[in-house]
Amino acid sequence: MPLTLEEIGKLAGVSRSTVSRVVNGSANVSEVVRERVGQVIHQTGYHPHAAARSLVTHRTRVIGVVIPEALTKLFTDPFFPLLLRGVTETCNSHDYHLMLSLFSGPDGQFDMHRRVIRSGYLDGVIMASTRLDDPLVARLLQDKVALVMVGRHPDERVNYVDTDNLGAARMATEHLIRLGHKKIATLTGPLNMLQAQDRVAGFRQAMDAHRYSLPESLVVEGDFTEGSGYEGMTRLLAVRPSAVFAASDAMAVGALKAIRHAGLRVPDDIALVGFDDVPIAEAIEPALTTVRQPIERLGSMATELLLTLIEAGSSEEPRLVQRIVLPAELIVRQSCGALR
Amino acid sequence: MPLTLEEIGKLAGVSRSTVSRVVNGSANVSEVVRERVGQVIHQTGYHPHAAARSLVTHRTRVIGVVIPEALTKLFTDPFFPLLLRGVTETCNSHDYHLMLSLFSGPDGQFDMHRRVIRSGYLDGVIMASTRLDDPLVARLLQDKVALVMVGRHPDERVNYVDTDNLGAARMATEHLIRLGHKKIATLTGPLNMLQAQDRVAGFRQAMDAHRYSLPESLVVEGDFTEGSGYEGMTRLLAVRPSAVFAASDAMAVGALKAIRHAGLRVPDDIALVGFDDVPIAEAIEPALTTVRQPIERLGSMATELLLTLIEAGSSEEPRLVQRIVLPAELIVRQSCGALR
DNA sequence: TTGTAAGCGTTATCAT
DNA sequence: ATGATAACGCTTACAA
Repeated sequence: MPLTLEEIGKLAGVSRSTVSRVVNGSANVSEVVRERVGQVIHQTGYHPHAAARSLVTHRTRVIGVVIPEALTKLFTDPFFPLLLRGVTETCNSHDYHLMLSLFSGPDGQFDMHRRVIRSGYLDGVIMASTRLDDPLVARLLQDKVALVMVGRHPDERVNYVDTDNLGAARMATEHLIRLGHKKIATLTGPLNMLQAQDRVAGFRQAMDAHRYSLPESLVVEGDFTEGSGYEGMTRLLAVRPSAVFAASDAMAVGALKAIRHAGLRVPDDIALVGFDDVPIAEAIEPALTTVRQPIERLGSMATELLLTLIEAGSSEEPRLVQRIVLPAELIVRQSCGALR
Repeated sequence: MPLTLEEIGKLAGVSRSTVSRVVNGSANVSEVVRERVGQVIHQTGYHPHAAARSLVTHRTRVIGVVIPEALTKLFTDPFFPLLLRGVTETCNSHDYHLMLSLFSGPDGQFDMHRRVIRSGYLDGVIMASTRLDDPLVARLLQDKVALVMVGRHPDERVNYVDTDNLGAARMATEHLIRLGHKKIATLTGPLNMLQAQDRVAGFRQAMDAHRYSLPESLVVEGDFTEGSGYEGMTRLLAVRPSAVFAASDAMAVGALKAIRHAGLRVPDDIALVGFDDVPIAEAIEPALTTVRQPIERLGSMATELLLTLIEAGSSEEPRLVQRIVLPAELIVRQSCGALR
């Protein structure tokens, strides 16, 4: 049913190669022929067949977004949709397409790798919220698939885009310091995650810079969840900090509850700053001061970078690894006490 | 670099046709040959090239999920990720792949149609949160693309899966009635949307069934946003209902604020029920009684249905249209006053 | 500038 | 049961 180059050629009175040239904007076509063929293409609504094309070009104009969706967090958090929006926007404007792979468990991974990568569906891959030791990373690297990660990765061969977690945490902490707090605690994420590490590191930097003492009792490890925030804060209550920097909004919410159960108020007794700016942050009482990542831009920059890699990929030069780190934004609301 | 059937054949001492038969599980292969070829395939890690395959089979094993992302709602709401999760799960288990198209505006639509559908990338399409008069629906129908919509659509040719919005709204309203409320109001969504229509209809059914009077002053149209909930509730305050059914959680949150600004309390003075069960519903004080849709199942059922259509598509029988309606769940929390 | 023809990696038809 | 061989729709030398 769909038309082929051959048929368009017949209609326009030229060979299929000429039509192909017109379609691909080759220079070697006379103006008059280009015009005539263009007409026919337009009238018939011809569109080249992707599979046939990529069979010979070895390019699909499709990139993959791979997310190990074990993390339920993804489904209560706008991270995932925003990232995808950034990716699709860039894809759309570059005439690329997006294949989405969510999978759970290593089987899923293995499968996905075989089916999607090896079958030649994709020109490149964006991986997000990947665990550090994810075996898929190694495999993709080995396959020499064009790869960009969202969230930094220690392997020196990986290209990535990331939020400046360290800078953001420093900024949040300094905000608290500027408000006059001296005894500031932090609820960290799971320290086997780079994001969590970076956020404590930023916190420490700020404290160090101001020569504030930081006994280890002020640093409590959580796992980004509300429950761990509640527990962590309960422990923290023993040393009674005047302010707390939580490495996620969920933990901040947990902390808030713990503080209230102890009969104390936020921000009057204890100031609170979160991280993520999930919708809940604005909805709760008091509204949460927090850090907002440029998630959508992360997505579009990752894509931009990936497309560059893909397009450069043909040339065999040892392409250099690129890393892009974007600043985050401090959203000041009530919980830090700045807006009294 | 990647291996071909031919090369596998050479290694196994058979022709490429035989290898193809093994790969596709054809019956006409002797056990011994199947074994030998299987070995080689396994050792070499051979995987068929998708483009070459679909060039001849006219099938890609890729389906598209199309979402007109104008709706910012999608990015503060877990609807989108949950739906996608349902879709990918089913895709994964059926060895299909998912291409995601988000676009804004009619240009994007037109483009997407040309590039993705016409180029033969997809075997079928799932459309979600589409406007009633979306021209893309007509076009897809006309192209005879296998299509399933998430959210019902009036065109008699479209297959869809949907939440039983009507039944859910009736259930929510009856819950309020059961709690003894007589003067119950509703904040509706924009009435040019089917969901919104269905939800008022369910509300009306419940009221009718109990022969409650329903002056039009108790029905206020909003647009699903918090702002419209606030305004709507403010107007409602004049007639002082004892309970309100809001057609979205966002509107319920707006209503809550309006009620508080008027110096009244929820649920003591006015009981409140929302719709959607967004994360905020559980986080606010009082926690919101609301309706939860089986979003993930919607996604997987839509996919299941689509794959059926695709696989049946070869046979030319006039395939019958299918519609699946799933029940929603009432999540009882504090705002309705049932848990005192 | 244009056309001819080879080939991309499969599947499918037809012999054998 | 297996192997040639012809498509599938396109790009791309190479010829003209």
